[in-house]
Amino acid sequence: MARTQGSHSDITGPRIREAALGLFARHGYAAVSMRQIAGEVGVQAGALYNYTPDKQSLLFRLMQDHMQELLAAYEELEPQADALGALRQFVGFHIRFHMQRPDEVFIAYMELRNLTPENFAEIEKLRRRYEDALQSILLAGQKDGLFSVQDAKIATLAVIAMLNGVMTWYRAGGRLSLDEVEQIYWDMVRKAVAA
Amino acid sequence: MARTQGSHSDITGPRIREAALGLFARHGYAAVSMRQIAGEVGVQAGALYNYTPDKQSLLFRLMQDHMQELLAAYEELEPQADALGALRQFVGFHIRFHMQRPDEVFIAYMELRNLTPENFAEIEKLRRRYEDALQSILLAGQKDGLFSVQDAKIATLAVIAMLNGVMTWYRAGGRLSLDEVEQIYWDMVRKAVAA
DNA sequence: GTCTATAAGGGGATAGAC
DNA sequence: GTCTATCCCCTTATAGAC
Repeated sequence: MARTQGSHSDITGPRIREAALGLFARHGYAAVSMRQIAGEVGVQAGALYNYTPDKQSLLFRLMQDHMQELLAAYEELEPQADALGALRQFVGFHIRFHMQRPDEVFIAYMELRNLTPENFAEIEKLRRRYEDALQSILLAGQKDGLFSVQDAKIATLAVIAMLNGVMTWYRAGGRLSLDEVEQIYWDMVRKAVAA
Repeated sequence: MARTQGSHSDITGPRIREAALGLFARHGYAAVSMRQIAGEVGVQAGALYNYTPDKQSLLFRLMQDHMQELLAAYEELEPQADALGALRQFVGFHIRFHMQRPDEVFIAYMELRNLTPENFAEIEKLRRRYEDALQSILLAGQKDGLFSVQDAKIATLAVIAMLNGVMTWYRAGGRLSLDEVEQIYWDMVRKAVAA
């Protein structure tokens, strides 16, 4: 794996982000050194600085890209006729999108405290936008008499917390298929906010 | 703050654990140095090793004590007549117990990956015992026709994940009292597992 | 664009004086 | 029980050769 010389600007950048993603997710940002990342990529540590100004930017960019992809993917979903359909769509989307990106998800909520204050604020803004999408669904359903939640903000956070729990235990090839998981969680979410 | 000489074996030990607890929770285990901990306590780094064989044991002991206190406190609750009462009691207990120990809770689920494999297994065993308590309630209620969950194990994890979400946003003195929070979450949990 | 070499500093943990 | 001093290794980031 250990390379010697040569120019690979087009592929080294993505490989650095890939390596950083996996290592940060496995060991934590603070516990991973630039040498480790370089080692995985097959370059020397100094070469990393052709692609990132510093370690912090590497983390921030991973988190920012993840949140922007999440929002973009969500905004491309088909509009739903009613709040019940929209909620079901949200549950399915959330589970499936996050299940495909376990490392990004893990980093996005474990490494918030390792962001500089400015970077933290930026990520929080994106996270808030996603939460607001769910809150809008709950409020619309409440208005139409489909849902009954005492506090839309708390219900939003409760639903997302519940769904995020999937990532801590689900493993592909386990006892349950993704369809079954989605169905089980949808059943609980639906009942939890039901009128 | 900076002390010079003297013997304080009876108070230094607890102060070290206290300092480590706060620092680990705020900055993360990997990002905190033994020198920082010593600085907060007011001793030199070398003195810490009279109380802990190494940094890892400091983390493990904090997590182990927390889990053992959680289990002991839960086991002292009054027995309930039916599963509905037991579930309500669990929800109230979980929220209130964890709300009083935000740092311990944060560490207990953020720093699992920084434990050695042996220590990790030990903490997991304790966590499993706590989850089993909730799962027993759900299974009993299912049998009595009070609850309807498709999968008791998943429902257990879903409920705990939802409740743990409280710790990420609740601040004393905020918009809602602890009673209100407990009531709102109880309402959602009750409905989510209802028959 | 990558390398080697290095600056400047912090890390965990230990030894021996007091 | 705590201190000072130290070992030895690792850290992020930069400089300059190729």
